[in-house]
Amino acid sequence: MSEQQQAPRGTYDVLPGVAEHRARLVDGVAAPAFARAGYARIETPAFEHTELFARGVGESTEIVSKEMYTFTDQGERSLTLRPEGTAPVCRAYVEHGMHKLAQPVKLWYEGSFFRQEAPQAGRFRQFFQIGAEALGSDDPALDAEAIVLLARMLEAAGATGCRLRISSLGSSAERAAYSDQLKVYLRANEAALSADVRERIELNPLRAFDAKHEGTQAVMTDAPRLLSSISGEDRAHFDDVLALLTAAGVAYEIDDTLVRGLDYYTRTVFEFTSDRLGAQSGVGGGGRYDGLVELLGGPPTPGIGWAAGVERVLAVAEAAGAQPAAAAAADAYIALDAEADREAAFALACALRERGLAALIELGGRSLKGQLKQADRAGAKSLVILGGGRAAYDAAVKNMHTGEQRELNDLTKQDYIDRIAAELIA
RNA sequence: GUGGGCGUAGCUCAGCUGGUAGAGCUCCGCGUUGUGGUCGCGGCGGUCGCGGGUUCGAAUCCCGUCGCUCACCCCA
Repeated sequence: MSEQQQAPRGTYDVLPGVAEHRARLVDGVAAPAFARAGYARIETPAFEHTELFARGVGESTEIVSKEMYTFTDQGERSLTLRPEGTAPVCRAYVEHGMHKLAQPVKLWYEGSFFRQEAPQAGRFRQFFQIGAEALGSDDPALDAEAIVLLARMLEAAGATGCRLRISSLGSSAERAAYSDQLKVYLRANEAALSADVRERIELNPLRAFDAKHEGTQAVMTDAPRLLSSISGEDRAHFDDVLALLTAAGVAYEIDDTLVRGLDYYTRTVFEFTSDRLGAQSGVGGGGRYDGLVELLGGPPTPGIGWAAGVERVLAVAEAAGAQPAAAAAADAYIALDAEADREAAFALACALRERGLAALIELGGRSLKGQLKQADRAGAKSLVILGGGRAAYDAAVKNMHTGEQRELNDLTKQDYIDRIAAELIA
């Protein structure tokens, strides 16, 4: 076993059965929902220049400081497997001059992302996300639209019972001022904090709100809150988003301890969580990032987006009782023995498929009894039997449901496919 | 990186205080000299994660190591 090859730590194989589930989430639920809301699909590379994430995501984040898969290529360029999708989409927005299009530009994507973390329930090193980014407008309706989209998508996927927590981080200036205020508070209570939080007071004090450490939580109960210091336009923007969510019938909880891990967030931040998951309860989340495009060399451009974890959405759906779909049934199974004309049987299978029928042919060298079993497993509606003492192109067609079997005689090389197909369709 | 749990057939697992491996499911065949889904019988399949130690003898005890998993941290 130890010598056997296995998938790298934190990665996994999507096996048949599960693969269909995932495809249904992306192609059956997400794609149509995005299309109805005017979001266009975009695909960006699996790796980018390291600099994009260092600047876009932020040096102080856990992701950039220790979770990136970074490598140097043959041209001595530092590249990084994308750990998230917002910075790449913003890069593409700038690179392709999308700011000259009618605004806002609404984009969505699906794909794999990479972070070098210790894997655990719901957390992988290669994971899949469905994401949305809407750039070029700071209208609160854009925020609300994006949030409603995710809320409805989760329900459609069967991931019911998720909680939506929402808050506002205000402008970056307000956030900076608040950050200083919080640092002072944390230092004053340093003794009660966990070692992790203490070490991050300077780097990212907001993170303290997330800690599960008891002493830290006690301290944070009385900590100053960013939301209460937000006023003016930012406050009005937030209130507007809330009013629109209410109008759309989406329930939310205002949570002034909500912190998002990426540096670029401003104003609206939100997160959908589920108590059906393990420690990684976040199903999807995002927020507004009004300074990011400019930071990446583009014109001042507001934006909002979110990402949802495919594995987590599916996990919630499964825990909520969403049932797997039945395997696709075959229309016909072609059974043959050693004396059957192999070429005729093969040509028949190919021809039936070209006519739109799901046709399977025996490939395992089974006994006829075994072939019947296999046809049954494949859910075949009909069985076509060749050989067994019949003339070259003659065949029997058996209805697997009723057990009824009809012999087709005097078939020729010219008409056997048509006649067998006609019998199958009848 | 730190801590807990676990590593025995493809899958789920049993194997007590040491005597060199079992079950169910799956798969293949037979029972039906071609005809399935039930049932019965048989078969394929394991260097018991790996390495070392104790012992006449270890899947079973000891040490080490690797892997998986859950949690902290972080986040989708």
